[in-house]
Amino acid sequence: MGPTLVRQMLSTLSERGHRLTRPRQTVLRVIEASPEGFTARQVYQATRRRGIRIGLTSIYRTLNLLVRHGLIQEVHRENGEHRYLACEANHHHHAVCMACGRILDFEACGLEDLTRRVARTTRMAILGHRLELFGQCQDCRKR
Amino acid sequence: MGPTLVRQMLSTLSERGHRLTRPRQTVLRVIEASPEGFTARQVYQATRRRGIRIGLTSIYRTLNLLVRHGLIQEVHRENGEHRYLACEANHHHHAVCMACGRILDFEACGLEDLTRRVARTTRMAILGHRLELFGQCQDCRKR
DNA sequence: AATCTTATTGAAAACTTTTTCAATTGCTAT
DNA sequence: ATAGCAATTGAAAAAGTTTTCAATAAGATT
Repeated sequence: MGPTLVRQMLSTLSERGHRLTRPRQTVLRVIEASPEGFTARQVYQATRRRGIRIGLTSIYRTLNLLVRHGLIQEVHRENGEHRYLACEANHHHHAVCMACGRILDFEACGLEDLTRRVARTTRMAILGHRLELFGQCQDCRKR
Repeated sequence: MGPTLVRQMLSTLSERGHRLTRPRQTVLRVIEASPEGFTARQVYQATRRRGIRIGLTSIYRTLNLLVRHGLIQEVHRENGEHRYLACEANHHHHAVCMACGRILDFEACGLEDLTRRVARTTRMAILGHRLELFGQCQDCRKR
């Protein structure tokens, strides 16, 4: 991902009237180093490993802030925890096996047309999306 | 929705080796009466209004079971609570305003082609999907 | 640089969801 | 019908997330 991501997120937050506090900067640096996604707890532990002490509450608040601004995305839940992904990261979606929970990625989603159509009918500026498919993986189907 | 839904869900669970217990039957009857969706707490309160006492734990377990079998779907979270919808209910999706949280519905999603393609490449039987669009509604954009 | 205003923080409490475990109950086979 | 096995239940505990509120600190103003 690279430091571009952090700088961009910081300036987005700043432009929109949010303060660039130490906790937020630290969280962003952790996110930058997690191209495979992260949970709140993982961010918390990573900041402590860096010797910086941030309350778990602030981690959650920062993650929610980033979600509201479309900078990260909640991709799914795994054993009760939410997993997030930076939106700049390679755009992809998940196909989740409803039986065993296995997750397979896929890329093309071709939602551009739909996005434009919905933007027109709802008069909403569509900035992002989340798509998950559910089904049964090959192994689970064999039973 | 009608009583067909309950019967169908019950037989699906039974076929797949699950027991048709009293708590499960009660939860299904509540779901049947909630075409606009429901949270775990709402199901809990509805069962008590019917004079039936089921542990909240079992409500959650039943809902998770139904999700795993593709019979209901978690549509989104609102003030920290998950909201579910029976899959038989009118198929639609949500466009969520990231600023104020307002939710607008839309119908056509045209994911059939994508579904087939992903099914082929991942060798997964795709049974359902969840699609959300994120953006800014007209009112929030004015600021 | 000092002050002011107000968003943000951390700790604790509240709330939502999941896990644990002994007791119960649905189903199967007798 | 009855007995037996295993899935399911409820209560309590644990885990994850949000809210509350007083204290702090970022950024604007002077």
